[in-house]
Amino acid sequence: MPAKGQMKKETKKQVKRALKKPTSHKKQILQSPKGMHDILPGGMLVREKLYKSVKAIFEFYGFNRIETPILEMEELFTKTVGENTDIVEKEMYAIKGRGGQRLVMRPEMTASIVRSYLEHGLHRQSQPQYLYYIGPAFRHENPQAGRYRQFWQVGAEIIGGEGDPVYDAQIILIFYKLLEELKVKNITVGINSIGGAVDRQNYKKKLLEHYKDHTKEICKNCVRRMKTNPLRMLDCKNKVCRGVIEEAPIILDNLSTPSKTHFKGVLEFLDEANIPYILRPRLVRGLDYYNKTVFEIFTGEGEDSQLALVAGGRYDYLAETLGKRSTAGVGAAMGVERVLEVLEEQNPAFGTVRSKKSIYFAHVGQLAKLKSLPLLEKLRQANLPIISNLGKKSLSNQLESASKTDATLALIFGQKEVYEDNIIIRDMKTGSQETVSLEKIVKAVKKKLK
RNA sequence: GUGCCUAUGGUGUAAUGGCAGCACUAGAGCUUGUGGAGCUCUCAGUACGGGUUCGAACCCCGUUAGGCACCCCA
Repeated sequence: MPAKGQMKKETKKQVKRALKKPTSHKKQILQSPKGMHDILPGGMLVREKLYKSVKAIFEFYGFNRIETPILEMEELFTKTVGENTDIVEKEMYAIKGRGGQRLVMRPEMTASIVRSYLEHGLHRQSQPQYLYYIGPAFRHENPQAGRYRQFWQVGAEIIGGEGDPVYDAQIILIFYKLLEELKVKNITVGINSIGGAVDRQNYKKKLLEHYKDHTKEICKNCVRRMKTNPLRMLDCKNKVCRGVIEEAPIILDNLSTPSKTHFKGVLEFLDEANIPYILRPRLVRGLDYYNKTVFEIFTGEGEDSQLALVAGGRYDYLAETLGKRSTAGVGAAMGVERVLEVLEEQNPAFGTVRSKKSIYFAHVGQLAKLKSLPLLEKLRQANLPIISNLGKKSLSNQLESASKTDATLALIFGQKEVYEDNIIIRDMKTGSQETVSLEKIVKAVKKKLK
């Protein structure tokens, strides 16, 4: 009996499969990798617009664009960002090079820029060097809004020179002004100083002493942080830890005189430039290379849970870490997707790109089509903004496309015009038409566009 | 890495175990040389793999992707 039942089932499955087969030749459609997204033409328009503002502001302030490889030697980041940071410890994409060396996809760009600065002797040119960059970075973490595995950063670095506080202020200013120009609302700068290496060493000791007596009043993560990264206990979001944090010593009170003076200087420049900021004594940054000034820019009140749109700081020891003599440096990076997400919410008009005055080129018939390619090329060389689709057949179809693309003028080129060596210019608004000889077309069109 | 939620044409949605439908978009036509309106037609979907069932978009398992939270961070 059971054998019979099984038989029945077997045949049923077979029938089902046989029935399914004709329709089941579709496979899992290939998707982009997790946390990595295509930027479609529509999204590209918005980005280009953002980059336009970036370039205008950065270049006014003397920054020159730089681009570095997406792959770097792993060492570059373990040495600078820090071996014990999550970014390096568990979020880097690694690739085995043919020679056995480990290459990684850059998780951020500051280290690359400093590497490039040292490698190409930019320290022998005028100091400091003002550099900016736009490019993708990669971190293997679980995606969320504002956090992707491939994300774009716009960054600026001022490297070399005396490490004057004005540079810190300038970096903050350009990003502040950039966000302002993009019409991001409620921009908040949070700023702190974490001093020099010695300051931090001393401060860590004090902090640990404070925590020692309260190990039972803090969360599990902070118990772990006491060993791995005590500074991070300061920005723990767990309510349990709040009390202990509030009574903890403040790093600003524990800075050496030079660090204090530097920080005062930065604040003074910000005050004078009318850049509002909030002192955030518990702001520490996750990357090892920072010293002295650290800051973040938020939208809204800058509550703990919010993602920073821009983050940065000073890194005077980074070059030294890479084996060269110490070189002052300060910089910041902005998360492009994070800003775009904020803009979508706060300023939806940002995405709508006003169409430029344009001309739709319409052809009629095979002969005109043949003559269209060289004619279009002539119009391109005259710098006319032309849209055309030579694959379309009917004129009404083409004029329909013309109005959909908001063309102000249409050029109509058919068999008759080929023979007579002229072309029709149609005003898409009024519908009035004029026939112009091909020789005079560029002039006539330019006149109409005005 | 861990936990919770989600997945239907290109987009937005309906169908709650019983015929996968609607709107928009796109393409073609009405109009083979004149657009925006209207009408007609067309393309196109249950993410993937398995299971339960007479029968699965719907229930179960796995995978993939998306969202949220933790960790951490631009």
